Amino acid sequence: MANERRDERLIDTRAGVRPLDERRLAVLRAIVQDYVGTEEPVGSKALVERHNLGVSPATVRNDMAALEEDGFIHQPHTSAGRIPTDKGYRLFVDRLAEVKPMTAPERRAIRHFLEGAVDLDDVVARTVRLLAQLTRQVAVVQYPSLTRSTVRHIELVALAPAKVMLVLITNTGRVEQRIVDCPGSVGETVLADLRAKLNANASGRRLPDVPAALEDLPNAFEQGDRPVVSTVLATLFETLAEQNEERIMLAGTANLTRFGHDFPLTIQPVLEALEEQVVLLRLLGETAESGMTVRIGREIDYEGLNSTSVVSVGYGSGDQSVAKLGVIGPTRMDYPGTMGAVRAVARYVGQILAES
Amino acid sequence: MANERRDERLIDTRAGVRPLDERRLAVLRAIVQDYVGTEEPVGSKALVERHNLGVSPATVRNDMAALEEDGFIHQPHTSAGRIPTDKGYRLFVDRLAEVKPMTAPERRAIRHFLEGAVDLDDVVARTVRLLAQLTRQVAVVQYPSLTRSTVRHIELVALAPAKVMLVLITNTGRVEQRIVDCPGSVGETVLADLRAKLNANASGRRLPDVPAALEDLPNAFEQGDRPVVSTVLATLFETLAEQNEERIMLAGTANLTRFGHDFPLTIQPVLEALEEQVVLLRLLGETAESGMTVRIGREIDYEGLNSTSVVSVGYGSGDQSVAKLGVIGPTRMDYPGTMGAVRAVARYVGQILAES
DNA sequence: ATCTGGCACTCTGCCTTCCGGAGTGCCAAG
DNA sequence: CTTGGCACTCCGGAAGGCAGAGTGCCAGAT
Repeated sequence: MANERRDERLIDTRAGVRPLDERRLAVLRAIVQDYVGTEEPVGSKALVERHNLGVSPATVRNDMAALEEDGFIHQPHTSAGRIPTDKGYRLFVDRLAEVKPMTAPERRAIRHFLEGAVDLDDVVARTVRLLAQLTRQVAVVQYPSLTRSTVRHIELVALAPAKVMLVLITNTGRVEQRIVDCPGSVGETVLADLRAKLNANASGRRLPDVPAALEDLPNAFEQGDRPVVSTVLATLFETLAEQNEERIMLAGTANLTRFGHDFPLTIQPVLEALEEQVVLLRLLGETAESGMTVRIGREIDYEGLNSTSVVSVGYGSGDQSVAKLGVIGPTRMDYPGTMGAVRAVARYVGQILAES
Repeated sequence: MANERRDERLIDTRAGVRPLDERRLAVLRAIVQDYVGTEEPVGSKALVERHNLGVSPATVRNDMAALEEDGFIHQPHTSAGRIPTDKGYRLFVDRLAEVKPMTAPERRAIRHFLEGAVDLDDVVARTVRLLAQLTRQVAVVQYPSLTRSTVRHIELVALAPAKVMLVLITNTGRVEQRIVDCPGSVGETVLADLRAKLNANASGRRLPDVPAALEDLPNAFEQGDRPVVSTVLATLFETLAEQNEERIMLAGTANLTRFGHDFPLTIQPVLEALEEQVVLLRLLGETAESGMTVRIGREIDYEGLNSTSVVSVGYGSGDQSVAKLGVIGPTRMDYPGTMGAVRAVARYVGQILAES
């Protein structure tokens, strides 16, 4: 999706945007690349030396002035080099960068590493670590969502006369359990009956559809058993609803130390944000349904993460995505590489999930 | 160093340890307290001003010289104030500090906060957050251990002709599940039989004792069913064993930003350590069976945490502890306060677990 | 035998000053 | 439109200076 429109030579007639000719874009690209590499403002001379732009520093300076006026780059102070702005990165990502694919050995390694997983927890754990390692940034992986998945099995276990354990298993291998305190003792036959009916009506259904399908179930039981049935159902529905607060796994926080020079200030709000599951969930939630989403700096509407970028994508066991994953890093990140890693990992987790 | 032998007459004949008279200890205590508060080397004059030691700065200086010679405090450079050494903190913790109990309102708040938990996960999550908040440090909580707990129920669910789900429920409310691939299809009657026998023999038993109790179980089945039974048992034993790699929950990493001035250097190895479950588990594992354990700086035999201290304690649902929890902070921490918080939280989690 | 005030000394931390280097914007010529 | 030249700006590190805090030791007081 990177450079679909690159050669569209030029003009965007929209408001005050001047034509971005080829070279000017090349200059922006070079600035982003150099800045990402060196972490220091990049000046015209250094730029010409490191890239063969075929023009002189003076010319580059003119282009820079134009880029600055359009808000793509920015000067920390007079007579310093330039730094890309959020808008500059945005342009870079949208039109200048190619997602850098993983090499074959890398792909093999990813696949091999993920294949070693023994259960769903392990898949997620491995995925998140892998992603953190590949990108050298903070990785976030959402557990396969209950919303999108379907019921594989519902189990009821009598623990005590009036205590029943409810277990919900999804097609993605996720298991949720709840203890139900019943309003009276429950006979094994009723329990078996309920179990059978639950599975008959709910198996294979997508989780959000389950309540509707079971609504009338109490009526299929004798008057005396209805309270119990209702209680169990209530708990089940609660589980379904509650678990829409998805779980999330995190790794690579140590990579935050490579964030910047002005340390505590930058890193603290980020660490705080990372501890808030809610924030992370919202972050991932804003990922587009298909394709990779890149949000840069101020585009993220959570204050603590205003100087970071988030690259996220959905992944799934089949054709459609059941959850999201991504990485969080400084706006000054290697977008092509990061996007490549994120895409590759998402693809392979999907495969692994589909197989199991 | 010029006065090594000055107080010669005080030297205790045992290996260079001189008697630590009352005042000298008071000085050490004061140094620790001030340093913890200010984070700056503390000098004799300031010390006298802030504590009523009843003596002059000069006298304090003499005591400091002695304390330094014995390795309890240390001078970053000539003509700077003193800083406690690990050994100094150790003495402070062992002999000078009183665990500071939580106030009644604090205790109420703790209890109230923990009581809101809906399941085991939530208990642990709340505990770890609470602990991080109270101590303003990094908190670690181990899930109630399977080793110590007992089997409440074992459930088998047929998912497919040759696929069975095994669910293990413990008295602490923990649930583990595994999918078992059987070497042949499994009849519902065999499954029911197996389920019944498993529970009959294992229920109430402590997890490590379960394998022994079930060893002979295959013999109670017909020849043809034994492979299946054995497979299920194998998976069960595996689950029991594997889950001794306990799980751990973490919170408060943002508090690391308050660690010190020389940032990335200090914080990075710590962040790395915190991502290694194994390290954390070993850390908690070294907690004494009863009572609180405090490990200071170099006493921790994991390099990355050499400039931190760990305060940990066991907690349990009944009389004996089933897991550990603790906090990790800079060696320069408020030991009395931290210990008080850790102890209080452990106590209340224990109560909550016992009730549920 | 201890404590204390005094004193000379040392060291850090901070502030100021002072360049060198890198980078810029502008201009006039190619 | 591009380019070399030029004057200008500003950062960042080095060097120097200074106040403050702290020390060790000594000689006298208790």
